[in-house]
Amino acid sequence: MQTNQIENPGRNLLTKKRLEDLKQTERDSRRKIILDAALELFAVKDFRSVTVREISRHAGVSIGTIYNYYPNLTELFLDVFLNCAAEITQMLDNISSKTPASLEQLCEFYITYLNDNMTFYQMMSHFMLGGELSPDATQKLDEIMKELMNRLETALLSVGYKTNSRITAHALFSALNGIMISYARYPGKTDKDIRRHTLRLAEMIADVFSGKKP
Amino acid sequence: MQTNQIENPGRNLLTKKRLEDLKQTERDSRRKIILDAALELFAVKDFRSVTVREISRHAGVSIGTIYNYYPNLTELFLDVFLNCAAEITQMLDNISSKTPASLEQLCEFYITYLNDNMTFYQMMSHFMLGGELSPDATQKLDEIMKELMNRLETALLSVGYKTNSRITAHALFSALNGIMISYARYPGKTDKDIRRHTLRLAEMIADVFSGKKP
Amino acid sequence: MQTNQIENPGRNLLTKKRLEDLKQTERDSRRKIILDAALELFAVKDFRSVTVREISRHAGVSIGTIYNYYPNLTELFLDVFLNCAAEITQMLDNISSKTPASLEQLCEFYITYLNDNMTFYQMMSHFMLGGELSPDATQKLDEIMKELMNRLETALLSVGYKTNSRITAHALFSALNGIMISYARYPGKTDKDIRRHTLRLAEMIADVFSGKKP
Amino acid sequence: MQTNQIENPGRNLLTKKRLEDLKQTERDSRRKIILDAALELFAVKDFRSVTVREISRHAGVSIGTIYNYYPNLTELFLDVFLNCAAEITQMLDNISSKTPASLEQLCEFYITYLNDNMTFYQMMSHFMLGGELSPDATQKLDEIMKELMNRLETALLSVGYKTNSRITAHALFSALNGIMISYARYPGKTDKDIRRHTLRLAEMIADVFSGKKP
DNA sequence: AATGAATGAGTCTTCATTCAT
DNA sequence: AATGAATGAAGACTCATTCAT
Repeated sequence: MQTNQIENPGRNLLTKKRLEDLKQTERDSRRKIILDAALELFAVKDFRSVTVREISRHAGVSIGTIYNYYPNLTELFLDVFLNCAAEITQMLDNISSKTPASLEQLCEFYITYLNDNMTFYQMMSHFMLGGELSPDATQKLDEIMKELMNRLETALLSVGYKTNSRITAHALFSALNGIMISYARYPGKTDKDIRRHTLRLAEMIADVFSGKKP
Repeated sequence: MQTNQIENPGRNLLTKKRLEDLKQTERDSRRKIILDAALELFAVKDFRSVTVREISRHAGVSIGTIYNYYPNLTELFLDVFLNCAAEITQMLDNISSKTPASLEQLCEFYITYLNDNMTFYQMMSHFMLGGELSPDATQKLDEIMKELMNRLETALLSVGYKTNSRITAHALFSALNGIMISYARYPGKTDKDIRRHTLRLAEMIADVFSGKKP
Repeated sequence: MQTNQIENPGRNLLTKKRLEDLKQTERDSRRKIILDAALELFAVKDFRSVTVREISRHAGVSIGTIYNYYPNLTELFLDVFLNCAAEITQMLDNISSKTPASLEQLCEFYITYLNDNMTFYQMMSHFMLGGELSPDATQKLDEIMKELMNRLETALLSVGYKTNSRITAHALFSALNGIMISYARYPGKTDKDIRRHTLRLAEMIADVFSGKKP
Repeated sequence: MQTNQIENPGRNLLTKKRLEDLKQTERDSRRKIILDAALELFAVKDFRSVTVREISRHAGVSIGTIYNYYPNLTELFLDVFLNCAAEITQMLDNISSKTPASLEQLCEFYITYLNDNMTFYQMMSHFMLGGELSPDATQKLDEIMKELMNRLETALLSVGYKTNSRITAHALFSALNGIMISYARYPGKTDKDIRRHTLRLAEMIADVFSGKKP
């Protein structure tokens, strides 16, 4: 190795860089594996009851490895949450990429996403209401929430809102989030029923915010 | 003694009844002590991290006594929640007892209550989204939520809503609940700021639902 | 009351005595109620897992009352055991009251009793092997065991055993007891199967001790 | 490193294998440490009253470690029992390895073992009579009991028993086990006295089963 | 970088017993 | 004598995190 470096430093630099890239790629993909494993677990059970051991087993890595990628469980949970949020903003961008989506479409999309990803909602509620977060984590959380809001505001603007667009975005975001906390656990209803009902409420809220109602 | 019983059985019965009443009263008050102690603790820290030991110490009773009144911690938590909810419905009744309150007043009241009792909100979110509840507990939860909704609908009706009052009550309830999940933890803001902002959003939602906006 | 004593001491003594008798009778019957309640519970579940509360509930008396009759749970358990043992000796006496029973009959009876009263056997095993017993309790235990042995020896004698009757009684008693510890929990067998098998073994042991085998 | 792997994968494999062996060995030895610690404790007090904390302290490991090796206390207890049983079968094999042992020798050996290892006997009684066992545990228990029986039957056969060897093995096993339940706690007797008496009974039973008596 | 055994503080819950009424 | 609420020590078990290999 050292011999090579002396003989052909240039090529070696390249190699070195490639190796580092490779390492980084490997690192990223392993991180992804862990993330996905966690997400799959959350689909099955309340994320608050998922243990490191479970995640490590499900991901096929050791417990230690998880701590090589995240300083603690909370950060892993936060990462899952952040990824979901990023996914949402991405999707929102896609929806409105060509022609601006209607408020109704936006609301419908969001509620559908929440129905499909209850964990995201649980985490939002958990982090926003309860959890002790490191300053760093707090900042990340705030940023992504702001980002989400931005998209919503943009959408609102493109839909025709002129005044108070920011505060309206806040209110709309609130109203949508509230749907799930109120009805995610409706007694004796199937998932399908809940989906229908929450979408109905989303529609109503969209209408109300569009001035169509009451 | 025996003579007395024969001579005046009525009085004895009365005494017995009084004793039982007293016992019940004592029981109720001790239960209240435990409840209040828990509530006070919840004001200081996330209710999910409060232990039986803490509650027992704070209430000045033994651990065992807690379990004399509640089969497990979850039931105690649920009782705290249920009491808060009952308090809210009571207050809502009071507000509208003479002259029907405006939608805005209603919303303002609810958000103010949530600001003052974050634990109630945390618990609502906890029980609605996650927690394993016994069938009995689930039923209690559902009932109280329905009760809350009834009051909201009543208020809505008295405010002039004619059609779709039920679903509108749902939507309004959702919208209000969402405010807190979205802004209870606004970065770098004081409690006062948050209170102002959330009230502002409540007002906006009231307006929107009243057709004053957008 | 006092006046009566002076006027008619003789009659009063009688009354007093009667009252005491009555009290004693009442006391005895309540004790019996507790005892029977415990026994019924033991028929359903391992006596080691039966709690004072369960017994008190099942007997329809308060916990305190139980402690009025027994200084602690162990003594109650011991009393149940002692009563069973007394019942056995009584039955043995009955069996051989007219014509002496054969060894086989004796063994059959004992094993049948154990099959019907596993709790007795569990307790014998518990007290003989493990439990810390008060000196008083120990003495009671020893006495009843000796009594049991006496009956067995008597039976042996009446059956024709001349020499070594005492040690033979010991050995026989041991052999019978061992049947249950070895086969009370035979894998995948029904109660009926176990009963048949243990009776078969009892028969064999009776034969062996009678010199019929091997 | 990489060069080595390419040049000599075999050696590397070997190293890897050795490492795993070492780990397994270490694991085994630690398991043994826990086991022995438990056994030592059982010699001092009733195994039912031994706590995880005591065992962990005595073994010089943490509580968590215990649960790294056993899913729960019962399994640890069962393992102790199973090891004893395995030891007994091993010893029985040794005794009869060259020349078949006499029935008397066999019985003497077994009773001596029980005198030396009362815990084994307590556990047998506990598991056979009472304890809730997992299906897996139950199976292990049944197997080892059967194994024990096999040895006894083999011994019986080698001693000359031709007919009914299986059922006779059952009866003999029962008879021996019964000795301890009946006399392990003889009032006011020293260990030595008990040992003598129980050995005397074992001898008697051996005789009886050999047809020498009565 | 990956591993996973070890750690042990901390959790909820149980239950025999007491004692004021 | 009967009651049963109060007690609190004690128990089994969990699980995020560390760290030597």
